[in-house]
Amino acid sequence: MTDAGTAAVAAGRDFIRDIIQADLAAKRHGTVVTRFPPEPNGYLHIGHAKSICLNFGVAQEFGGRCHLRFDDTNPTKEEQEYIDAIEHDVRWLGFDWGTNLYHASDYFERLYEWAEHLIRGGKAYVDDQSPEEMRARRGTLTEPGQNSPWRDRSVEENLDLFRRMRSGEFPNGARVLRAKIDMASGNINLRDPVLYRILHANHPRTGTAWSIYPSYDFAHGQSDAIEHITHSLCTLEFEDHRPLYDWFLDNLPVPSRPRQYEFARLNLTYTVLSKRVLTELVRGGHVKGWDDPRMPTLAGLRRRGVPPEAVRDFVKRIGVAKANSVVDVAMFDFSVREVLNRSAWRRMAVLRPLKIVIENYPEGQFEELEAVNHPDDPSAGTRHIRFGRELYVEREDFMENPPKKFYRLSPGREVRLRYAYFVTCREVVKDAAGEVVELRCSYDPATRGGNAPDGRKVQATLHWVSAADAVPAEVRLYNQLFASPEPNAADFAADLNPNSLEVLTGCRLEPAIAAANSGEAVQFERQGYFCRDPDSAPGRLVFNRTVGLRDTWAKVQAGKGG
RNA sequence: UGGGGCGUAGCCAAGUGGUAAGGCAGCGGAUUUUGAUUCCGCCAUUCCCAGGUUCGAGUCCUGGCGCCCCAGCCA
Repeated sequence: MTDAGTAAVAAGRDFIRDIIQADLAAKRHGTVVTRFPPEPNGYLHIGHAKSICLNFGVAQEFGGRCHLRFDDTNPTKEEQEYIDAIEHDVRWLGFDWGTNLYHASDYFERLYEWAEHLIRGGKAYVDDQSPEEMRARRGTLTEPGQNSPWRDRSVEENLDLFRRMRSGEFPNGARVLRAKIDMASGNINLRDPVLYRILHANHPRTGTAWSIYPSYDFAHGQSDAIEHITHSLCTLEFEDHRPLYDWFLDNLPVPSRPRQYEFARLNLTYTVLSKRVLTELVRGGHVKGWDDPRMPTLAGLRRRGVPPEAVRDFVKRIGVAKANSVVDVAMFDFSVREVLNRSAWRRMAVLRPLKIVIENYPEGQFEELEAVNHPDDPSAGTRHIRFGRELYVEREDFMENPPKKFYRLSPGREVRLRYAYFVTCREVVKDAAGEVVELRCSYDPATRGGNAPDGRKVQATLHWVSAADAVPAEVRLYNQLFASPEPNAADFAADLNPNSLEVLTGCRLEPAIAAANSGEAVQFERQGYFCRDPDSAPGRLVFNRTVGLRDTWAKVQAGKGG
């Protein structure tokens, strides 16, 4: 990263940090306590990364702590698989909650007691209306609602009914516990919100101990209060819930007084970050799983070779504000390249091989050439690659009739083979169909290592692999899963990009590449960053492209200069 | 006059009455054994619009306009 870049990113101030800093300065809190509160109903995606980096980030910066709390109040949607995946992904991103791992379900008993507290205070009641009846009386956005006919039951009756709800006496949907607030409120969340519903379901943690479950609104603020959270950071859509969040804290004997602040969730071009859609992509078989490299999930990004540092860098760059926005995915790609460029080791590989024969290089002879692992980092060391008479170069590095700005190989033209020699194309061999199948070349023995003693220059340097040593591999090129910059989440299938995955077989890689660790990206020179797929069968070499290199030749071809 | 938010460049985003940071993208140019990287330079006379206050307004006031969220026993 450049100094300027570092400074800009490190400067990272935003309204959330300003609030916290002011609170600390005013001594409103001893230490800052935040929390990341996912519902375990799916895998974490890059949108969650924004929240994770924010919550854990401010805790770190201000010397506080951040809790990981599972908001597991709806057992019909939650699974242990998701709980495990979330913990794994948060760790992978680089954050540690220490011993502060909690679950809303840890507080079910206390929440229940608080519900009775409200009932005793005449602030909650059991409603026998059906969901349809409740909806009919809720009013609309512009008209007030009507009170439930059950709104004025006695404390005793409410208590009795609520206890029987808990004991499992009633079927799902028969009754709910509601707060008695204001059916005429302009804020619909205050029109007697549901506190508890009957759910005969198996909870991943509490099993069948409960047949009633608290709603998000009744659980969230109180859980924050129990954990002494000071700053409860959530996304904009909860802004309307804040009065309710505060209402519970005002009306319950809670041990602390957290404050909720809202920020805009992340949107990315060519990407859908809706858990509903992601779930459908997996269930509908549109992708191979939650960790499919095309998925915007942390698991998908990891499998694709995106380093966690790149995700953190990206989140730092996009900032935190309240304006709805759609971040260009090019910004994410930049962060990935930024990190990978300075960390990924370089290797040579040809994705679409074209054989070349060096006619003046003795048959059966080979020699070892030295190549650096990283051009900007001598400590990365070097490796040896074998050069011989028969090699492969990239098909697209040769053009029989080169256009004006094409600098690479063409008949009669001399180019450099990286770390090796200058070679000149002498003859083009074609098959019966007229396809180029082989190039006959000559090399200049005086240019060993890649420099000509007479000082002559070449316009291009090609990557190559030795035909005798090259390792065959399969390479997967991933494009955006969605063809549209702002895919329609309602009808996502229509926007699915049919070319989101291209599988290349017959690729040839230099032998050192086989040693690449799964999950760690390397740079295939001139082709981009690739990561050995951790899920490929043993003995089968499969690489996923993490992200490509910037390509000015592509721009030239597209007629955009260069 | 249902309630709650938000409008600064193609995209993010600082800015809190003193004369528009930074990043991404883009465009020039230098270096280059990756058409990569790196490096230099350019890129908002104007902040949704219109009035007003002020010596001075992106910032304050008034009035408009536009966009987003809310009518789950989801979170």
